[in-house]
This record gives sequence, structure tokens and C-alpha cells, in this order.
Amino acid sequence: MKRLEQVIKEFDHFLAAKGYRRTQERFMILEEIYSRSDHFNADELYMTMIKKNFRISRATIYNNLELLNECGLIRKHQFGKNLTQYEKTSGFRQHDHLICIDCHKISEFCDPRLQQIQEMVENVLQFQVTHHELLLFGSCTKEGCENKSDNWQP
Amino acid sequence: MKRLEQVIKEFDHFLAAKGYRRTQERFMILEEIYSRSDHFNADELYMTMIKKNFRISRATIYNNLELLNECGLIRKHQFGKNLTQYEKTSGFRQHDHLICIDCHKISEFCDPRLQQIQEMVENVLQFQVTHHELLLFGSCTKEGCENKSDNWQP
DNA sequence: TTTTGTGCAAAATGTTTGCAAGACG
DNA sequence: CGTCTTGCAAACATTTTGCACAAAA
Repeated sequence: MKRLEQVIKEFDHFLAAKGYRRTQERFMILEEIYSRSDHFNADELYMTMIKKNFRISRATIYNNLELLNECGLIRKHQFGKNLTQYEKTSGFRQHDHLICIDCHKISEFCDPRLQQIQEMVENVLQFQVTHHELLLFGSCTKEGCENKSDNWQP
Repeated sequence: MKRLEQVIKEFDHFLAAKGYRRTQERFMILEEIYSRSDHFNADELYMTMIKKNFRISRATIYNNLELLNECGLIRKHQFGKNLTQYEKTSGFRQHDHLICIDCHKISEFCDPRLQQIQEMVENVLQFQVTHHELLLFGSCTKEGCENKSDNWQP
């Protein structure tokens, strides 16, 4: 699989550059993350791997989620809760998130104006933006959408 | 009319409309929040009030932060950590946040394009946006800025 | 062999809950 | 007086830490 090979190579280079060791666990975690396509939290990843009979601990999961975030292969989010969620990055363009306050479903969207806002901040406010997080909270207005709440009031 | 009087009246109406009771603690908490101007978390608010010899419990703090958020007098945030932070809303225009990754200082800015993005999402993606959260992470580039990592002292 | 990384369990952190006692309407 | 709210402490969920052992380099 082409993308998996790419990210393994990328992680490999990162580890070498930083002088970190190439452990089995690190590559197991990377492969597991890139085999899934959703948002997940540390414990979900841990449980998934335990169920697959991997021998891994929570400490190692947390440890390496931090490492993968540092090297840019995953991204951390808080979607309005005190819970860190992660998503893989490679192969995906920059996007932001819609969060349904009815069913808590998370969707993605892109808007080029975000880039313009970042540039404005960098120029006008002299602030070097490294990354951003835009969350739009609300509810679906599509007819018959399973996301919709029946008892919403303004 | 003073802002504090206004918000007390507003909270009062909210409590009446919802059938909640007008307790001393509720108004103590509201006054305390509106006497400060920073972002704060539940425990900071609790400790501040305890030091002022108020008789209050954490449970009541959490309880009423939820209530004040519900009625719109405060707003909840997570600024990239698993910690809920709050700010008062009344009298302030809608704004977003810059987060310094060096010293963790939080600044505010406004950009009208956010409004346009929300409208696009509402029209194109049929999603009724109730509120949003935009965080720009990065570091200050101003010469001799006290935010800059070289100059920052804990 | 020399570290670094891991597994485990315990600790820390932030928040929620259950229940008896107190305060509001 | 009935019921909602509070205070307290215990429970809870997530994340971090300390330490002995395992595994890279």
C-alpha cells in the first residue's frame, strides 16, 4: 500500500532526525492509525489494538500519539469536550470541522478564507501562525436528516 | 444602567423563565465573574471566591457555570488543553483567539470573514450554525515582545 | 553494554455524582 | 411545607508519572 509505505518512511526519517529509536510499538501504532479513517481518542486506539491481540500499554499509546503529532502525521483536536481526539493527516488537505449539537456527528469542510484570515493575523498582528482550529457548532437543516433534533428552540 | 445591574437583571429573567431559583450563590458567582476580565477555569474561580471568604463549593461552581453558559452570559472554551475555560460575554463583541505556543498567552481578534464562512456553511451545507470557535496557534514575531520565548519568564 | 522505551500500576487532574442538610418559593 | 439547590466527599474519566524490566543502538 503506497500511502502506508510513505508515512512509515516519513516517520522513520523523523525518528532518525530526532535520535529516537525505531521500536516495534511505534510502527504498530502508526499502521493502526493509518488503517482507520475516523477521529479517535487514545483509549479507543488502545482498546482496538488490545482486541487485535497487540501487546501495548496506554502509556506507550499516549507517548507515541504525542510523537506522531510532533512529526505532523496526526493532528490533535478537542471538539468541545475535555477529550483529546486525533486524526491522521497524510494525504488529506487542510480542513475544518462542523459539530452537530444534536447527535455530535463531526463533518469536515474547507474554506479558503481561513488562509486569508491567517495571513491578516500574521501581517497585521505580527503573530506567526503555526496551525489553527475552526469548529462550527450547530445542527443540520436538511429535510429528514437523521442528525436533526425535533425539539430545538431558539 | 451599569453593566453589572444589566447582567443581574438578565440572569434574573433567565432564572424566572426557566423556573430556576434565585439563590445567593448564583448571584455571587455572576458578580465574581463580571468583576474579572480574564479567561478563567472552574477551579480558579472557586479558589478566588474561597480566598474572599465566600462559602461555596466546587459542585455549585460547576453547576452554575453551566447555567450561565446556557443563558449566554458566559462562554466556554477549550484552548488546546483538556481544561474548560470561561469568559464573560456581555458587552463584548464576538471575537476569536490567538494562542501563543511559547507563553500560552491568549489574545483576541475579530475578522468579518468568519461571518461569511458561517453563511456559506449554512447555505451550501445546510447546517444551522449556533456558534463557532476559531483558535490560531503560533508565536509572536514582534521585536522584544514579552510573549516571545526568549523573553518569557515563568 | 548503555541508554531509551515500554508495561504496569499508582498518582494527578478536572469534572460529575449521590445524598443529607439547608434555602427558596 | 415541598422541592430545588447546596456542600461535601466519593466516584469517575482521562492523562501523566515512577520505576523495574525489555529491547534498540
